[in-house]
Amino acid sequence: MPELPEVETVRRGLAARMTGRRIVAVEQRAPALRLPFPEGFAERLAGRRVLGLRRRAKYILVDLDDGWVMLMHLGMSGRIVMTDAGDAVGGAPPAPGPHDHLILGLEDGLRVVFNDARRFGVVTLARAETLADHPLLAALGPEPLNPGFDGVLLAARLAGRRTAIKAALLDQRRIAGVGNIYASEALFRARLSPRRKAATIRGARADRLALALRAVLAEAVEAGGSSLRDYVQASGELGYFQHRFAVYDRAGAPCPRCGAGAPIRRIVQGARATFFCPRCQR
DNA sequence: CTCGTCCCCTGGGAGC
DNA sequence: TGCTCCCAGGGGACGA
Repeated sequence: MPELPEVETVRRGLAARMTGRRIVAVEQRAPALRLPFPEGFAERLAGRRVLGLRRRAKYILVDLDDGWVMLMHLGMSGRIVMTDAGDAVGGAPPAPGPHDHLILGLEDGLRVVFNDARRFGVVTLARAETLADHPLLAALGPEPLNPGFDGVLLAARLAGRRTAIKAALLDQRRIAGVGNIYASEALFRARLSPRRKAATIRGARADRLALALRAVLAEAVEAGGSSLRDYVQASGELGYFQHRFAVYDRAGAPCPRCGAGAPIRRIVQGARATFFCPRCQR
């Protein structure tokens, strides 16, 4: 499911309710997702207070009061949804769903459920003081929404790459947080062909792409992300940025920039679908 | 190193 | 209605 905007939306929703609260119950209902849960995971988490929630790339980082951090990645189909004790029917908590792999009970009856049908997600623990060196985080590229992200930085990250720019944008070691939807959308906004060699994105082209990435990601965060199949916000509400896609999943539709004469095309790059306008993206 | 391909897994929709 | 096939917001293990 989730790229940077969806993960950031979930993080915000969780932070508003979890920050400062103690985790009083932990129910781990699967031995592993894409990676095994850590040894003694439920016991290590129970009783901890949540200091705050951060995001790095597509990871949600939950800072705990014992110097550990819970890392959560949603993979393709993961979702994290909160419910209140007040939502329960007859006072009993709802029965777990078939893919509810982790259920946290917090003070005041807040329940946080991690659900992931395909189990491509990850939940693990890391030490706070060495967080940046954790194997899942160490190689990640810069955050496109951070203040220093501009065309110069983007060009430096793409220098020497002979692969197509679309594939390079999906490589989390180059730039963090961009996924299949927003790569196509940003390239459309920057009027750049997804097939262009990554190393040719410098100068004015890099400026355009850096701005396009920041704009589309920020707008999608504002819209609460894009709900296609699995994704919902932590509150259970849908995102609505999918109504503003210019090209993603719009093969055959007229290009919103150059009109009915140039339909959006779908091609496959690196076994993943890419959408673009062959007329106005060069 | 870097690049492309395949695979992990389940569910939903299209087509027959 | 029911089957088969294809596809899906990610990412990592391979082999060339």
